[in-house]
Amino acid sequence: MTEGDTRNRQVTSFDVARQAGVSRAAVSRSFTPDASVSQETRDKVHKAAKELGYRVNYLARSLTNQRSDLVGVVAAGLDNPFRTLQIEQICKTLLARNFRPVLLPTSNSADTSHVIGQLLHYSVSGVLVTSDAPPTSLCEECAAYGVPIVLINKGDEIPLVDRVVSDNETAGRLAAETLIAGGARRPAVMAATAISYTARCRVGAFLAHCRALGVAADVVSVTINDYTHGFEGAGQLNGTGIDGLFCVNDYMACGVIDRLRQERPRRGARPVRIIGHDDIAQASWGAYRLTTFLQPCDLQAGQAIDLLTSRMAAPALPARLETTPVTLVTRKSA
Amino acid sequence: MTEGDTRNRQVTSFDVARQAGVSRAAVSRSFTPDASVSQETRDKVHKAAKELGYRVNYLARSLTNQRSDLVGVVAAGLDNPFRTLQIEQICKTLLARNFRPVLLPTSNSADTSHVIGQLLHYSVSGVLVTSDAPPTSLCEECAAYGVPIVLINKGDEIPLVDRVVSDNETAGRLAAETLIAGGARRPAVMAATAISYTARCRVGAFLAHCRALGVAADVVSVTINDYTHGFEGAGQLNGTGIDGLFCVNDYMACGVIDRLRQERPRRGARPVRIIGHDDIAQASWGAYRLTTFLQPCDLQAGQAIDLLTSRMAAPALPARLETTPVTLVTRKSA
DNA sequence: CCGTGCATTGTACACGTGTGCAACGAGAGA
DNA sequence: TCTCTCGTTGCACACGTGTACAATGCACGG
Repeated sequence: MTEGDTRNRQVTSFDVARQAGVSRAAVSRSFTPDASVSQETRDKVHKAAKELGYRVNYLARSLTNQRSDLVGVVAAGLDNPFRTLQIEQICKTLLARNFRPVLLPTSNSADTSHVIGQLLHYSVSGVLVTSDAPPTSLCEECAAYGVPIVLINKGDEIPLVDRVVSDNETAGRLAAETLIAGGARRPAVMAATAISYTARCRVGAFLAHCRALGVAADVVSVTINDYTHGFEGAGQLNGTGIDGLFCVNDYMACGVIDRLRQERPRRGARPVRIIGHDDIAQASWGAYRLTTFLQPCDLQAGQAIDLLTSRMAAPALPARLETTPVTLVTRKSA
Repeated sequence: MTEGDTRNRQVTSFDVARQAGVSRAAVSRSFTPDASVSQETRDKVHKAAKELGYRVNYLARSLTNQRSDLVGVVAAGLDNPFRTLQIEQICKTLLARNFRPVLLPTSNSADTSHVIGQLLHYSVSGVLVTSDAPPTSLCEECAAYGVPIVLINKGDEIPLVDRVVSDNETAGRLAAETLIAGGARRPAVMAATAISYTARCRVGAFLAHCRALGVAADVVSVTINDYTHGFEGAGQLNGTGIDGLFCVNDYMACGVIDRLRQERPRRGARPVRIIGHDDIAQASWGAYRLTTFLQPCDLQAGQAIDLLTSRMAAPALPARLETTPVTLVTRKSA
C-alpha cells in the first residue's frame, strides 16, 4: 500500500523497466520481435511484465510506427445474410493476422461519408469496402490520404484502389446453361441493376450466354436485390410463361420462391426453375433447397487482406484485380 | 513545391498553427468543444485546417485523454440472423454516439480470450458482449483493468459488470398462454439449456406457467440453439403427441418447421403449433410465418451503451441490470 | 598484449495531442 | 488613473512508446 494509487494509473513500460532492473528501451525491445536483446533480458522483462499486468499500449506505439493495425470494414445491406458471411470471414481473417476490424455499417451514402471520414481520424492501416457501399469520391479521398483501400465486389476503377471480385461471368454463363439444360424454354434473370455492379455483370453474362445458345431471355427489373423486392417482383412473372429464373442473389431468390409457392395453388402452371447466387445458409434450408453459386468468402477475405498488406508495403502500386471462383451447388430448385 | 515532401507526412496541428498564425494550443482548443478560444481564432484555425486537410489524430489524443472511443463488440454465433440484427444496431448506435466499434467474432472460448486480451492493448473505452460469448474470467480481468463491460442477454453476475437482458419471464409465460389458449393439449419447449442463459430463463418461465395452468409440459433437449439442431430435434417429436412447441429462438424454429413440413405427408398427425423468439427476418418470410417475440435491438443497444457511458463516468458503481420488453408478434404458426 | 568485430545496453529524441499555469490585454467600476 | 475581473493566448510539460546513435563489454585472431 506504500506504492500509492498505482491501481488506477496505467502500467507503463517504465514501471516494468524498474521492476526488471533494466532500461525502458530494453522493455520496448523485449516486446518487439527480432529486436536486439539478450534472451536473458527478455525473460526478465516478460516476467516483470506478467507480475505487473503490463500490456503494450498499441495506441502509443502507433504514434511512432505509422500503423495502428486498425482496419475499417465498410458494409451496407447487413440484412442480406451473405453480407454477414463476408463480414465474419473478413473480421476473423483480420484478427488472425493481427489487425483489428472497425465495423462501419451504413445505410445511406450520407452517413457513409461521415463515418468513413471519422475513420481517417484514426490512423487506420486500411479500409475494406463490401459491395454497394460508399461513393467513389470518398475512396479517392482515402487514397489521397495514403490509406490503402480494397473493394470487394465493386465495379469502380480508381487509380490506387485494388479490387476482389467474384467470377460473375462464369456464374452468369453456368446459370444460363443449367436452366436451359434443365428444360427451360423461356429463361429470365431478376435483378436491380441500377445499384449493384455484380448484378450488372451477372445479368450481362447470363443474357449473352442465352443468346449464344439461341434462346431469348427476359430481364425482370426490381429496385433492390432483397427478399421483399424478390417477393414483389415474382408477381411480374404471372402470365409471362417464364419457366426459368436466375436471381442475382439468394436473398432475393427466397422471396421469389415464397411468392411462387403461395401462388401455385391458384395457377396450374408448370413450376419455375430457379437459381440463386451466394449460397447463404437459407439456400440449404428445407423450405428452399436452392440451387446456387457458392462464393468462397474465406478466400475473398484472404485475398483482400493480402492486397491490403502488400499495398501497405508499396503504396504506389498500380491498381490490381483479383477474381475469385464460384462453384455451382445443385439442389432441387433448378 | 518548395514545401518539400509534405505530402507523405501527416498533417499535424503544428502545421495548422503556422498556417493560421496562432499557437499550437489554439489549434487543439479549436477542435475541443467548450474550450476557451475566441470565435475569431476558431474560424481562422478551421479554415487553415480545411486548406491543409488536417484531421485530429484521435490516437494521439487518446494518449492524454484516457479514452480512445474504441468499443469492443464481442459476439459468438454470427450464423444466427438475430445476432446480426443486434450487431448492426449496436454498431450504428455506437457510431451515432461517436464511438467506433471493434468487432470480435469468436467461435471457441480459446480464441475469445486471446482476442479480448488483444483488445486490452488498445485503451478501449469499453466492451459489449452478446450472449454465449466469453468466459467470465476474462470479463473479470477486464473489469480489473478498469475497462467497463456490459453483457447483453448473459446470466453471469460479476461485481462491476452491468447487464441488459430481455424479459424472458414474460416471453416464457406468454408462450405458454398462447399455445394453450390456441388449443395445445401437450405443449413442449425446445432448447439447448446447457449453453444459453436466455434459453434457461425462457424454459423455466414456460414450464412454470404451464404448471400454473395445470398442463404438463415437456422439454425437448438439443445441444445448440440453431437451425440444424432444430431440424434434428424435431425428429424427437414423432409419436409424442406434442402439439405445441415453444422454440427458444426463431433460428431453431425454422429448422423445426422445415422438418415438420417434410414429414407431414407421412404422418396424418394434427399440426404442431409453434412459437419462436427474436423476430428475425426469416420469421416473417412466407415459408415460415412464425409467431414470435420481438426483441427491440435498438432499445437494447441504446441501454447497453447508456450503461457503458455511465460506468465510464463512475467506474465504481454497483452492478446494474436493465430489462427490455418483448412483444408478441402473431403470425400463422401458432 | 592489442585491435577488431559483434552483441547488448542506455541515452535522448521523436511521434501528435491535451491542458495547467502564468501572462497579457481590454473593459468596467471607483 | 488605478485596480480588479475576465476572456484569451502561449509556454511547457505530460501521455506511452519506438529507435538512431553512441557506449560498453566480450570474444577472438593476430
